[in-house]
This record gives sequence, structure tokens and C-alpha cells, in this order.
Amino acid sequence: MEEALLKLKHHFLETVDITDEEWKYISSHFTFKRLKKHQFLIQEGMNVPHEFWIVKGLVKSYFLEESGKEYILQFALENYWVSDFHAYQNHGISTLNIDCLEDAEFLVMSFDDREKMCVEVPALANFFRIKSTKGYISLQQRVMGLMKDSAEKRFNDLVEKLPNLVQRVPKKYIASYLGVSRETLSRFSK
Amino acid sequence: MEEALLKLKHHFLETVDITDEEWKYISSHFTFKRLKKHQFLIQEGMNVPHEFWIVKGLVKSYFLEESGKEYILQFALENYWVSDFHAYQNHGISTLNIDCLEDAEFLVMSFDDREKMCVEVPALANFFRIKSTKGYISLQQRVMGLMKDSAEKRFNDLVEKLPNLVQRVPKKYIASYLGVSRETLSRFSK
DNA sequence: GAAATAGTGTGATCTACATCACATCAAAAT
DNA sequence: ATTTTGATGTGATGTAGATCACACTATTTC
Repeated sequence: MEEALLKLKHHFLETVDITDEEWKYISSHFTFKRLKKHQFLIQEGMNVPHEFWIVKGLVKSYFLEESGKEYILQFALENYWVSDFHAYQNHGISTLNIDCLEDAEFLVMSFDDREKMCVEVPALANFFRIKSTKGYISLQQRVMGLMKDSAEKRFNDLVEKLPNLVQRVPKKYIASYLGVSRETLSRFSK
Repeated sequence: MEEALLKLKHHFLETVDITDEEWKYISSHFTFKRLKKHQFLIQEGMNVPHEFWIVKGLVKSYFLEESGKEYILQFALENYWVSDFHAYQNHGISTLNIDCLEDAEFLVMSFDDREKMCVEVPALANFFRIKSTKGYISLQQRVMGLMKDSAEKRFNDLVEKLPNLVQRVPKKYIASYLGVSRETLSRFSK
């Protein structure tokens, strides 16, 4: 866990300035979690009092339709923050599932601690402000892509953005993320 | 402008606590802007050193394809914050256009002032943090909709979410926001 | 208030992609 | 090591929605 916390510290320092005392305080609020491939970080119907920073591994966050069809909202890997933010923010119940596509390690923070620390440590509020602005921007790019690009273009853009992802996960998940059927993806991904 | 600033103060107070001194300081950094229908707030290729809070009116933020086809990313009305956040955040050049669908009034803040004040006034950092988290969540809902719902479902959801929008703007813009052709929309919006 | 421009509806046709159905191959699980 | 389960490719067929074409009606604009 010490090593993981050190990585997290660097992650913070890439975006904001944090003093050593602040870091000591912040870091004391994280816990460590380790999961194997196929285990769940968040399951539909749960409370979601935590958000997770991925130390290593790869997870998918997705929504299940009644039919059982799954729609992937996000692949998250090293250095990403994940949660069901909707449930997290509104203290509601999760409508998303997040599970591991590879063995993974996380640093875990509770909602209450985050809100408390964001008031106490302005740099932290700024960190999350900047992170979520960036998340907003990249989702906006995704919306644009869904509206104006063909499935093939979206696939090529994804390969360009995350070249190794396509190697790391089954194509059916890539398809589900792109909003296209497995079969159609197979016809141009070869 | 005084009246507009008062409204903005209430808008802040809905989300965070701000003292009167803080407000005095924050509010001194806003300027006022008034535009008529069809005038541009942001045009492709411009620098985007500002973000805008809409006092009254309605704008559309959109992207133009080479063909001239337009894709609407967002309708923004009273109480919304708008800008080309990508260009704004990265000090880049705008790829979006934002123009007025109705006569409109704005309170304007510069990027530099925002960053400066977010460091000086933690409550402000928290305000924007919470706002952009909410923006992120609602874009996530939109991505879900684009992936799993039919155009008709998306239209009905929009009508439910913003019932008066459909009255306020031409249907072709609604279509462009939903990612569907004008003609197709017309076939089920009757 | 006449002319020009923008908004809207509706048919006919076309197309990207979904769905179904099956075959092959790789990888877990017993 | 053999069975079971998951991943992938590929044909045949179906369909939501795009595109084209035109008519009609509001709304600007001069």
C-alpha cells in the first residue's frame, strides 16, 4: 500500500501543489483494495459510498439492459478514478456495475471524506475540479463521435487513443463500448 | 447588471456557502454582455478566454462538419454555464460555435480570473467541482441514451426533461441535438 | 404587403448496421 | 486430457433511420 500511495501522490502533484502535511492528512483517508479478474467493485443495487483510484489493472463500468445486453460506459485503467458517480454524488443506489477485466488494485476513498477534505484542503477541491472538467470534455468528444462518426471511425479513433486496450480486452467489450454489435465490429477490425 | 449579479449570487448559494466579503470579491470579476438572436458568443477559430453564465435567453453550442452539417452538443438556458471548455481549459482555439437562439444576457468570467479565484476562494473551487461533476453525470446519461435508445425514445426523454425547449426552438435543432435527421424526427414528433 | 427565407410534413428509395445462425478456435474448468 | 465455455469470423436477412425530392406554411426582411 505504501508504494501505491506514493504513486497516488505523484498523480496529485501532476495537477496541483500539495504540501507534505496536506498529503499526510489526505493519504490517511485511503484504504487499499485488491480484486481478481471477474470480481466486482460495484454492483447494481448497492450503495456507493466510495470512489476508487486504480493503482493497477483494468475494469469496465457498464449498464445492463433488461434483456441482459451490456453497455460499457467506460474502460478504466491505471491512474483512472472510477465509481458510479451518479449514485455516489446523490447517495443513491447504483445502476451501474463495475468489474475487473484483469486482477486489479485500488485506493479507496469515501464520499464523506472527500467532501470533508475538499472543504479543508482547497488544493484537493481544485484537483477534483480539474479532473472532472477534463472528464466532461472527453465525454463531450465521445458524444460528438457517437453523433457524427461511423462505427468504423469510432473504432479507429479508439485504437489510436488506447492502442493496447484492443489487445487487453475481448472484442465484444470493445464493441459494447463503441455502441456497435460484436459482428459488425468483427467485419472491419480484422 | 446588478440584478443579474444578484441572481448569480443565489445560483452560487444553492450549492456552496460564500461569505459576503467573498462574494464582493468574486462578483467584481464579472462583466456583463448582451446579445441578440443569431449573434455569436463563440466562433470556431477564436481564442476562448471566457466562460459565460446565462442570465436570460437560450443558446446552442455546436460543431460544424465540413459539409456544413451542424451537430448540437448542448442547448443552454438560464442558469447554465457555457463555453468551449476544451479550448478554454487548454488555452486553445475553439472548434465549437455558440450562438443565440433568443436574445440573451450573460455574466462573463475570464479563465485566468477563475483559476486565480479558485485558489484564493476554496468555496468557488468546490462550486465548480460540484457543477462539473454534475455535468459529467448528465453527459454520461446522454452517452447511454445514444447507445441504447431509439431516436424516438431520446426525443421523448428530452421532451420530458425540458418540456418547453421543444416550443422554444425549431425542430431541426432538436433533431441535430438528438443525432437524428429532421425528417425522421418529424415522423414521430407530431 | 410583396418577396424572400426558414420551418415543417410526407413519400420514395437507399444504407449502415442489427440480428440470427452457424462454424472454428482458444482457453478454462473438471 | 477431455469437456465446457468463451472468443472470433462470416454469410443471409431484416430494419431504423438517412437522404433526396417536393409541397405547403410561417416568419422575416425590404
